[in-house]
Amino acid sequence: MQTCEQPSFLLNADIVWVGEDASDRSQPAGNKVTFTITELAAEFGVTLRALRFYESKGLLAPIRIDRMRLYTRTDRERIALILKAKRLGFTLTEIGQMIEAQDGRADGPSLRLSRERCADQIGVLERQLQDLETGLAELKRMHATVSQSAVEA
Amino acid sequence: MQTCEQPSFLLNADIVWVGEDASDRSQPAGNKVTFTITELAAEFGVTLRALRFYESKGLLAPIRIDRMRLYTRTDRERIALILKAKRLGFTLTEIGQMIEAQDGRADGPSLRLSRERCADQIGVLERQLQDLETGLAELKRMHATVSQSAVEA
DNA sequence: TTGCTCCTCACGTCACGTGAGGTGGC
DNA sequence: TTGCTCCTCACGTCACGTGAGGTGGC
Repeated sequence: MQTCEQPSFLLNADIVWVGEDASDRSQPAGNKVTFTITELAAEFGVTLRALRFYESKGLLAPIRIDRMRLYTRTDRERIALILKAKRLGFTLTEIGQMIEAQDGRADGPSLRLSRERCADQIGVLERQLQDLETGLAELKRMHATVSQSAVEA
Repeated sequence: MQTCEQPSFLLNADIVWVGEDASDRSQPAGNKVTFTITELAAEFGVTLRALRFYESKGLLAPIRIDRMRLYTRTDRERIALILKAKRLGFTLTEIGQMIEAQDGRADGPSLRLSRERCADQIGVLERQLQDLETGLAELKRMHATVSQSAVEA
């Protein structure tokens, strides 16, 4: 993970970790070790199709028993990670690259994000937010106008 | 929408008009009567492909001189209307239906929207806004955390 | 046999982007 | 002939939705 010349605090200080807080862990899952696709789809509120799609994009690789998919706890954490990154506005392609860059680093269920990349993403979302707010304000203005004229009538 | 017993002011009072304010008219266009696709694309900041795509969806129908498209002032206003409705979060399909419902009513370059429909759309955008704000807050929290640890190091 | 859960194609949707290859007038 | 603007396919992208048709164990 680090070269020997670099002081470790600098390398670490510039990295944001996606998915380290357990706050969004939906269910404790008890002592279960494997999960079916239906179980995980229900738990995370996504469709079977979505999980199969993430797999086709290389983001998941559940075990196969005959033709059936069996997901481990690690797969389950991976799903949580994917969905979290999606909420942060990353595309599946980007998430795939982050997973790939992270794979084998044994950093558990989290993705590294440079401070700069994080700042860029904040910019992306802020622009989207701006556009949405503009449209919303316009709609509300229109709605207020028509409600006003309804009162006057 | 309403039975004939309803007084007409109610009919009108319950309708919002999309595209009535001239505030977003980008250019006066001088005394030009027709426009090329490149001119209008540049004026509205969209691609040629986008304007052709809107046409393929039935939202536009410019005159043809040989194979070339020639847009009138009415087409130009129609484009402004489409882009405005898009900013309000409507899909091209929805915009097409609104245009179709409006076509021939001689209400000029504007679309009717029921008060209820308007309220629904406000709800749609507010949910999107909520999701965006949640993700953005999360990203900012992460960024603040890493910047903080960089200072401490 | 019915019913349930799982599966694999494979086309559809949304709003275009992106070449490829051809045309017309200066 | 070169250069510019216009054109029409037609496939690609993004994240899935939506059947169609088949399988396996109770």
